[in-house]
Amino acid sequence: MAAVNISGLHSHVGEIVTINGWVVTTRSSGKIAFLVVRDGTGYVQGVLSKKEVPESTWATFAALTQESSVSLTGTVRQEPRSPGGYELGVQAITLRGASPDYPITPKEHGTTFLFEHRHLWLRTRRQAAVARVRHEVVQSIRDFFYERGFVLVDTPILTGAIGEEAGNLFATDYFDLGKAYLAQTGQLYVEAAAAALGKVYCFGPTFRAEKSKTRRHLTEFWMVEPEVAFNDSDANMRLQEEFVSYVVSRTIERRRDDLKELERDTATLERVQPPFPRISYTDAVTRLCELGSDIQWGQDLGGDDETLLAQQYDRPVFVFNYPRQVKAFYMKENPADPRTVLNNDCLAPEGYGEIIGGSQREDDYDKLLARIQEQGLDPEVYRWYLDLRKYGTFVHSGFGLGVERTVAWICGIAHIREAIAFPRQIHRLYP
RNA sequence: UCCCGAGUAGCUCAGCUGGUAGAGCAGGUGACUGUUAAUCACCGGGUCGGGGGUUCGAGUCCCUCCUCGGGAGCCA
Repeated sequence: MAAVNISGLHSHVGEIVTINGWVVTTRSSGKIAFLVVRDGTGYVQGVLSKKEVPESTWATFAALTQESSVSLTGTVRQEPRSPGGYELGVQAITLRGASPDYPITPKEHGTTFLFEHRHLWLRTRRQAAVARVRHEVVQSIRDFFYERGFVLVDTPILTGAIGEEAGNLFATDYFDLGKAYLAQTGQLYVEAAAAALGKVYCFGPTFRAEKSKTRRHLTEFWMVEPEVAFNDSDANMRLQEEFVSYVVSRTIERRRDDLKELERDTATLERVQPPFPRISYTDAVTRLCELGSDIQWGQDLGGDDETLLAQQYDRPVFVFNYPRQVKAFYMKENPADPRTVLNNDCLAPEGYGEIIGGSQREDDYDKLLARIQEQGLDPEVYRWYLDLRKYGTFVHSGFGLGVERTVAWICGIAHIREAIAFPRQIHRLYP
C-alpha cells in the first residue's frame, strides 16, 4: 500500500491508508489513546483503542515521544475534533526513528535557545508557515519579472573590491590575486547586463560585514535587483509600486492559511495597491520636524524617522531625491538640484522601514569618475564599470528589495532573523 | 564601537533588608475509553555564567572578565 500525504486524506475517507510523519503530541486515557502526527503537508490525529489493537501496537504507542518518526496505518474518517478535520483509526504503528529528550517542548522558550535549535525549531507550525510565505514571495518575485520580459542574470558572489566601504566586506583569500570579497550587491554587474539585454534582474544572497545588532539586519540576506535600460527615476518608482503590490497581493491570496496561523491582520496588506504616496527628501525633513523629529537637512533618515514618516500613510511610501553626500557614488546627480541625487527609498508601513533602495544611475563618464575619486575608491577597480559610460552610455535605473524585510513585514513578525531558515548574524554561525 | 538589560534544574522563570535552593513544563512511575499544551498522584533532577573581594555566613553586596538579548550608527 502506497503512503499518502496528510493533505490528501480527504480523498481517502473510509479507506485504509499509511501515512509517514513525526509525532507532535501523545495523550492517553488508559484504554484509549491519541497522537497528533505531522508530515509537512498537514496535521492529523490518530486514535487507538486498547481492545482493538494488538498488545505490541499499544506498547509501541506508549514508547512514543515528541518528534519520533512513525508510519501509521489505519482507516480514514471525517472527524471535526481532529486538527485538519480528518482522523485515522490506527491499526498499526511502525516506529521509524526514536526521539529521546527532544529539546523543544510545547511550553515557551527564549529566542536564544530557539535559534540555538533552529534546525529543530523549523518543524513548528509558525516557523513552517513563515517558510511557506517566503517561498511564495520568492516565486512571485520570479514570476513578476518573467511575465514582464525581464532576463535573470546571475551575478558573481566572489568579487574584487566592488561595492562601498571595504570595512563592510567579508574577505577571503583568492589564489595569487590577493583578496576576494563576498558581494554586497549585484547592481553594478546588472547594469552591464542591462546594456546587453534591456530589462534584467539578479536574485541571490548578499553579504555585509556590518556589526549591526538590530531587528532589521542580517550579515547574509537575499536581495532582488532589477535594472532597466532607458527607465528614469520616475519610471523606476512606478515599477517598484507595481512590483511590491503584485508580491503582496499574490502572497496574501495564496498563503491565507499561513498568515492566519501567524495571526497576521491582512487588512493593512490589502491596501497595498498603486500608486504609493511620494514625498521628496526635503519635504520629508520639513514634515518630520513638524512631527517632532530633530533631523536636519543633509542627514540620512534614522530608523525612528522612517517609522514616524511611514505612520503618516496607509500604504508604503516613497521618499525621493536624498542629499548626495549620504548616498552611494553611482546615483545620478539631480539636474534640478545638484545637492541631491535621483534616488528613492520605499518605506513599508507598521514600522518595518526601508524595504527598497533604488536610483537612476549616473550615466555621465566624467561625473561618475569624479564621484569615485571623491569617495577615495580605486578607479582601476571600476574600469569595467566606467566602460559602460564610455561605450554607448544610457539612462538607466533599478532598485534592490530585501527579501527578509519583505517577508517579515508580510508575516508581521518582529525580527527578520525568523524570515530566513538559517539566519547569519554577528553572533550566530550555528546551526 | 557606544548605551541599556539579562545569565539560578533539560526549558521558562521566582528567590524580599545577606541566614543551608523553589514553582510550572519536560523526563520517570501509576490511575483514567474521546483527548485537544488532556487531567490527577508520586519520584528523580542544581559548580546559582567564571574569577576575586567584604562578611561568622553571599544566588543576594562590591570589583573584574565572559556570554547573550534590545537599541544606536550603517543599510535591504
